[in-house]
Parts: sequence; C-alpha cells; structure tokens
Amino acid sequence: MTLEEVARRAKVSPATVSRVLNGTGRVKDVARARVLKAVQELDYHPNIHARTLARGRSRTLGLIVSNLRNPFFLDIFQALEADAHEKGFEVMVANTDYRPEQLLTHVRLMEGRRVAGLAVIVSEMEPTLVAGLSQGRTPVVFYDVGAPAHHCAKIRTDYARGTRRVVEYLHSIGHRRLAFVGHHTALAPLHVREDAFVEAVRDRCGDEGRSAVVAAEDSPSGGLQATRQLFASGYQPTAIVCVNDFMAIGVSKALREMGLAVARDVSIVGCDNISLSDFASPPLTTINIPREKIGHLVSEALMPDGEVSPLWGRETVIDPDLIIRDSTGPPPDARR
Amino acid sequence: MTLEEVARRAKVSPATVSRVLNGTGRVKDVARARVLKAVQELDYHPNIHARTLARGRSRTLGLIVSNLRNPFFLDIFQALEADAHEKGFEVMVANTDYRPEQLLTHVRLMEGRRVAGLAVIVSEMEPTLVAGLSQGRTPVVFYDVGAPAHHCAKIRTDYARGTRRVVEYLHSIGHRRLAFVGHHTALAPLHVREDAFVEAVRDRCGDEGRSAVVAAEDSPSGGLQATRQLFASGYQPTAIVCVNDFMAIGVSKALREMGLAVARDVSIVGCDNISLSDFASPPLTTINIPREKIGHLVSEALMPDGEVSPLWGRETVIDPDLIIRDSTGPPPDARR
DNA sequence: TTGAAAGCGATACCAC
DNA sequence: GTGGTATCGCTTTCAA
Repeated sequence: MTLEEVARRAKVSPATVSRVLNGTGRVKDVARARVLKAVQELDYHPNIHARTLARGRSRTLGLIVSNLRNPFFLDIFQALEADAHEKGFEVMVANTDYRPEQLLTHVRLMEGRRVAGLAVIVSEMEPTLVAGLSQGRTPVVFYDVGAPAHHCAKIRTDYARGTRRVVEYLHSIGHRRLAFVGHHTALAPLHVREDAFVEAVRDRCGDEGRSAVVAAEDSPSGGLQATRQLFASGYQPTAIVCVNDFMAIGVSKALREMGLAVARDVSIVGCDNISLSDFASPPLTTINIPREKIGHLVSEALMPDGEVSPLWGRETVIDPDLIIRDSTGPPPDARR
Repeated sequence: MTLEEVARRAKVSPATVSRVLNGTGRVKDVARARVLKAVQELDYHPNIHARTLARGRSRTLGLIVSNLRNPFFLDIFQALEADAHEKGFEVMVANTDYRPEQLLTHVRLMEGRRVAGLAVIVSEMEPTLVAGLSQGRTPVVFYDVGAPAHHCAKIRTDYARGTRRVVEYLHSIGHRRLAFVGHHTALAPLHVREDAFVEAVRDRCGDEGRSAVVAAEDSPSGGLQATRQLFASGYQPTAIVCVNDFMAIGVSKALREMGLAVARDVSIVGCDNISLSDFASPPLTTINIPREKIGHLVSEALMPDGEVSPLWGRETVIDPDLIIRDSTGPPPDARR
C-alpha cells in the first residue's frame, strides 16, 4: 500500500495525494474528496520512514532514562508523552539501567533515528557525550547531568538543598543518629546527595551527630537489602534518609521485618513523592520533585513554540520541598 | 553525515561501505579498515529511516499495552525488550489507557512504522482490528484479546480458573461474604473475571455466600476509592478479591484508613504477583501471572528462530497459581 | 490547482 | 572483491 497506489486509484498525481495528506498547498475539493475516499478504501497508512527520509526530520522525540521501573522516570515519560501527542509528536523511551555504555548506545540509536529532540534524564554520563550532543542542531535536554549549550537546556533539581532540609527537620524533632540509603554511589549526581547528607549531619547535629551510608540497587529490594546490611553493621540509626521513595518502600519493609515500627522506632524519609509513597504504610515523609513540571519543561525545550526555546543555553533549577507525612516522628529516646 | 561521505573519505564506493557496515558480502581487509576508520573519524551513524526504507523491513517491534503504570505491563515490556535487544531488535511501547480508539490509533502508527512484529497486550478491543491485523504478513501476538491466525499467536491466561482457586481458598478458610474490586468492567476480558468471581462464590459458598462488585480506575487510588465505596454501601465483606495487585495496594490502604487490620479483619487477594506485592504491608496473597514467560512467548512469536513460529495459529493458555502470603487469613467470626 | 521529477540515505542486484 | 545504479515511499520544488 503506497501513496502511488492511492494516487492511481484517485486518478491524481502522487504530489496531490501528498498535499491532501499533509494539508500543504491548495487542492480542489473534488480532488481532495477522491483522494480521501481512496485512502479509506485502501486503508492506506503512510510509511513513516519514507516520510521522515523525505522530510529530513522526524516527529519523534527521544527520551533516555536510567530506570523505567522507578516511577519517578515513568512519570516524566508520561508527562512528556502527553505534551508530545498534543503537538503531534511521539516519544521513544530507552533505558540505561545506570550504565554509561548503554547511555552511549542509546544516544547513537536516537541519532540514527534522527529524533526531533532528545531528553537525557539519567544519573550516569559519558564524558564524550556532553560535548558531542550539545554541539548538534537537534534540541537536547539534560537533567542532572551535562551542561547547557546552544540548542541544549539543562534542568537540575537542587537535591543538596532538599537533603539539607530533611536533615534539619529530622534534627529539629530530635534525631541525632542518621543513615543514608542510596544506590549507584559511584555516579556523580548520586554521590553529591550522599555527600550533602553527611555534611548536613555534621553541620546540624554537631558532635552528637552520627551518620552511616549504605547502598544497593535502585528498587524496593535494594532498599530492603541496604537496610538489613545497615543494621547488621551494628549501627542503630533513629532515622533513615533514602535517595528516593522507590528504595524507601523496601526500607520500610526491612524495618517491619526486624520488628521495628516505622516512625515510632525508626523514621524514614524518601524523595520524589511518587504516588506510591502515599500508599506505603505508613505514608512516607518525602521530598517532592515535580515530575510533571519537569516533563513540561522538557517538552518546552524540545518542541519550542517559536524558533528558539527560552530554556536553551541555561540551567533551570528546581527547588524541592519537604512533605511531612507519617513515616517520621521523634526518636524513641526523645520521647523518653 | 551520510554513507556516501564515508565512502568518499574511505575512497571506496557506497556499496562497499554498506557491505562493511552490514557484514554482508566479502570485503578485503584493507578496504574494510579504511571504511571503519572513516566511520570513526566522521562519527557516522546510519540513518535508520533510509535503512528501513531500503530494506523493506525494520528491526523494531511494536508493543501496545493498556497501562504502563501498572507494573504488570512494564514487566512484560522489559522482558520482551531484553529478548529483543539480544536479537538486535528494539521495542516501541505505546499506551492505550484502556481506550479502544487509542488502540486503533496506535496500531495504525505501528503499521506506518512498518514494525517487524506487533504485540497487543490490552484488555480493550476494536472489532475491525482483529481481522485486519491477523491478515497481514507481519507477526502479531494478542494477549487476552483477539484470535489466533496465520501469522498471529494468541496468549491467554486462564483468569477464570485463577479466580475460582482464590474463591475456593477463601471459602476453605471460612470466608462467606466476599467482594470483588475491578476496573473497566465494560471490557470483555475484565468482565469475564468479575463473572467468574460471582459464579464461583455462588457455586462454592452456596446459600450463605454473599458477593458484591465495585470498580474504579486501574491504580492504587482506584483501589482506595473502590473500597471506600464498597464499605459505604453498607456491605461488610470479610475478604476482598482484587483484579490485580496494583489496585490491591490501594485496597489495603483503604482498610487501614478505616481502622481495619488486613488479614485479621478483612482478607485481601491480589493478582499478577508484581514485585511490589511482596512489599505491601502485609505482603499480598496473590495469583502469580508469569510476566517474564509471557514476554518470552511474545518474543518467540515475533522473532521466530526459523521461518515460522510454532506459536502462530494457536492459543497458548497459561494456568496461574495461587501464592499465599500474609494478607489473608480466617475471617473474624470463624476465629470466634 | 496539478503533475513531473529530483532528491532523501540506505540496500542489493548485476556487471566487471 | 568492488563499483554502478535501480529502488524503497514520500516530500517538495518547478513548470505548466
């Protein structure tokens, strides 16, 4: 089923069929009607590859994320997708599993696809990539990694600040022995948060402050394992700060397993405010990261209304805020 | 950056470059080296659209699901993706949100993409689709909908049987007042499960048996709302059977809100055995649906090792089994 | 308002 | 082994 067959059936030239299908150029109504009829009858669907090749640009955006299973990324994907569909674009997602080689591979594939724009929402980085990508003519967005450039927007959440707020809050209700549960700590954007935590504990809690750091994979299971390991080490924190809600779910289960009551015995703080965090038992105190807003920012940068996006060439910083729910409370000793 | 530029730089013909890049045909080592060098230097990446157009077939599979947020679908996606990558294929996902029009739209788009195979893992259906799709030459897999045909495999889970097992189990430990929490009950595959439930309660529990059915959207929030509504109606079930684990998470929260203890006061059974079900509090009794196995079956049908897949033209039925964890127990009255 | 024809960037067949 | 070239299906001038 090709455009030419439609043209033949409608007794017009391929050019006319193309015009009708794309709404470009004037076509007499009778001709248009014949074309539309033929399209119907033949159940014709244009070959996207031929179209993209001829046009030189596609209507597809690329999105590369670190872990689609973590609802944080899924939320951004769906927000972006909604905006994209509205503008007649599609979104292709790719997953890196926090592996730099995978990132490289997928960027290559996206380039081969001649995507109309590329969003890189990951925690890992390939040094060669940043320069290469931000040079190009296709719009790019980085989250948490990379640097702004001509066609390239950077979005960053001030996690360090969020982490400090969390520690301040925990300190204010009496916690002194804290712990941090993270994942992939070798990756810079993730390491920064761990550092911010350790520093904040030192600054805030002074000499009484104690902190520990553990890590496992980014999943509830990871959170579970990390927590077991933490307690197995002999250290007994009264509060656990998690790098994200997804892992916090596992932390919560680990405490339950050990017969500890969340909030009453050990407090937990998550991060992201994924919708699941409100369904944990008890609902998680967390830092809100506005995924929808991020998704909209991405689509603004990738599908600007005009020729250029105001987001290009600069860094947009998001300031996260604390949401206090029921997984935190004063430590047992403070309650006497 | 085109193949021709690479050819020029390597001082060979485009044909030779193509041979090197595709590993087809013999090329002398010196020539190959020159080509590879040019590719490197130019940082060349083939245009996928041109390639697909020329080849006539793509290396991309299409996957259409009802709700990517529900980990059930995500698990299938990732299982399929893993297999696909192994064979040098990619997977494009599309989401329908249980809307038949969306299904139609996405099938069209996938056809336009000339996907090498299409998996339709949804609960909704467009009558016109089944016939149209299963006619074609590209392999198709249906899950829970559609019918087998020449290039078309059908996979089905015997949910009715699973539901019966659940009701039997609940009956055996003393439950007589049951309820079913579902979603999109207008859609046949989902309705079937509701019917199976009602029937099973009638068969198993006889005159003492009571049942009720509620529904909301497929999400934890949906489960929460449905449960509130259920109890608001005045009916007091001792066990709630959920259409899936995702909703069961919300059901669990609803009970907690009402001051009811899961298992002790009201039992909950989920379905799917998503990994989250083990992190619920208490861990969910559920029906195991082997998503990975389904993913593998899909890839077998879409990327057969030989010319034809043994899965084509027939229905593969999956028999799910019950996993008893801690969200179920004898009803309060049975415990005296 | 319409048609003819030149690409778009690869593949693959056919000679040499 | 290697190069020339028709071809894939569509868009887009350019003339008519």
